[in-house]
Amino acid sequence: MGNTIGGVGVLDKAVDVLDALELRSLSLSELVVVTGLPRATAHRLATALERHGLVRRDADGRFMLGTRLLSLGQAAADAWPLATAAASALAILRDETAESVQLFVRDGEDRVCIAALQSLHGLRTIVPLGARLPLSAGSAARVLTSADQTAGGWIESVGEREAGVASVSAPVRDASGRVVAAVSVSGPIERTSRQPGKRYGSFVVHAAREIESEAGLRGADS
Amino acid sequence: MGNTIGGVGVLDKAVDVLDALELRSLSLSELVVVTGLPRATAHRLATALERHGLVRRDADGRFMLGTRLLSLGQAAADAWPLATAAASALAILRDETAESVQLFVRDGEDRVCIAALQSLHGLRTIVPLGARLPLSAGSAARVLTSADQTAGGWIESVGEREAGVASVSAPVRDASGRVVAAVSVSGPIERTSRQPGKRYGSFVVHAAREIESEAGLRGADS
DNA sequence: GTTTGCGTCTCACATAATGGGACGCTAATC
DNA sequence: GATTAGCGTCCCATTATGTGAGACGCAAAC
Repeated sequence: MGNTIGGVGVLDKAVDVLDALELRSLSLSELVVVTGLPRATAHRLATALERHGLVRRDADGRFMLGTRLLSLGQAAADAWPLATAAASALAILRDETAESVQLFVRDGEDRVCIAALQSLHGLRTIVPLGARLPLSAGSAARVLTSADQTAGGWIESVGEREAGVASVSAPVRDASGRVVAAVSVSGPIERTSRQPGKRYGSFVVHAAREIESEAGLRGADS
Repeated sequence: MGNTIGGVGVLDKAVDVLDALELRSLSLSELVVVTGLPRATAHRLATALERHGLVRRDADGRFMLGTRLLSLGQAAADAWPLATAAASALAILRDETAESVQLFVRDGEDRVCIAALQSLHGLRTIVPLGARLPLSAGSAARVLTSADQTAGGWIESVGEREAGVASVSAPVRDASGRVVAAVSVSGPIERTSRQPGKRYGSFVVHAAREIESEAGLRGADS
């Protein structure tokens, strides 16, 4: 025994601590409440994580995520060559559409946002980097789950994953035609209209092509 | 016993695994070699980390850093309000100077890069996000360690931390005058000249002021 | 002075991590 | 087709390891 998903081993508890600190900085006592761990245990784990730089403490002694996670996060992003290859194409797409744009990949039974740029409008960012979203809703989800081509090369969804939000996505394929990622544009229905595909479809598809060639997925040798 | 810095406990070993994967993806056997852990242990730890999304595996089963680290890294960055507040000022500074720019803070006995933008020139990025650098060399290090004002408000260093690299840094101070961060511009000596302060000093200082007001460190009430 | 809440540390206990070795598999090699 | 080599995975007796109630020191609040 020791693989209950909830957190039995040291490692599980340590991750619980990191999870707790992901939202906001926490004093030891708060950490105890949030994680449900005994004080001594929470303290031991938090200080152990601190030794590794995964956790740091501010001047008041409150625990927060450490700097080590910056470089690890950076390295994790680099592990997806797609994310870096897509950077410029996403920037262009964001400028063309003036809406938030994202790049999603499958990861297990979810999809994960591995690159994102926010809309230039005042409205808050819709999908943060690293977010895990379901494979059951949203245009990007359907792009990642259906292997077939679609009319125009894009898929749209309106208010599907989240009320008031519409999105258009296009598949990024490798040399053998497999879908490896989905580029998306998403924004409030008021701005995107109820047929976002008509407005943004061609831009999204073009961005997908751009990412493919930038990442060397199509025909390049280097 | 159990707090030897080298890695005795589960947690220490788990971090060793993450460290090993930071550079490149690794097969189990490679992971065993790099970490020095027994096969069974390395496997158990890697799969445990995988359950938490800190590690993932590609199609061939090779281990690599997981998507969970993307969001944790993002959250760690958000834990420094300075980093987000500095974003626009850094972008402007980068455009003004056309060189790589960074924001450093003290963290323990080191300094850490909590925000960075690369030079527009072809040359590779000099300081990656999350990098830990010594407090003993470089203009940013001297800004962070000396509490006093300097002539012009900036400090320069030429080939100090790394051969061929020159940099100019200015302190970012809070309301009480304490140095909380250092903004830097750095690039190859050939481009920056041997008196980088003359060329970039005023830009860097201006960026520091900008960051202070953006972060609400100066006179704001919120 | 007393109380309350905080972070820290200890230590006897037993739970949870350990790792040598077995297993099943695929891909070279003979 | 048999053999070897190398891989990822899993078992399970052993014990090293993490555990957590409680004690401690300290500061601020009463």
